[in-house]
Amino acid sequence: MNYWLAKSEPDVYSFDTLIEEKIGTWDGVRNYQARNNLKSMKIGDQVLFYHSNIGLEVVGIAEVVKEHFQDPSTDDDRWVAIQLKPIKKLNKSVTLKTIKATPTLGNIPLIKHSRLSVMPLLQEEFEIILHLAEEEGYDG
DNA sequence: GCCAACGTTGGC
DNA sequence: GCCAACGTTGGC
Repeated sequence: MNYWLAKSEPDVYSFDTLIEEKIGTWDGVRNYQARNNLKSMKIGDQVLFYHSNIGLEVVGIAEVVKEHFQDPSTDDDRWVAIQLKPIKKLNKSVTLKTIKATPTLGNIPLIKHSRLSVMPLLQEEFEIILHLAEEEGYDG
């Protein structure tokens, strides 16, 4: 099982939208590094859902339900999409500020590579972020 | 709204 | 193949 963090601008596609749709298609990635990360995702991998631009916080947990396939938003076969389902909405979202202030999270790409939209997380980083949030919230 | 970071493009 | 110009992302 692998762990990831994926960014979305909430006024384009928010975690609440994913909850409404039950299954969401994660497409539109136009960056090779992010694309390679999408290709590495396996069914059952856990994905933290981060809101960029507005909110600047991790708001929920999603799970990969479909591995990479041709991105439906383009005919260009360089790009792929995956599908996610919501697992849990965090009761207390974890802000970028908090992440930056947590020394054990200092190496996650969110901080140094702020433009990367899909990035891998170590299991302990994933768990630390969940620990910073509280339990409860959306329950599949 | 601005600007820094950084990826991509295109001329040479 | 290099590098300047340009476009986009995303934090502030």
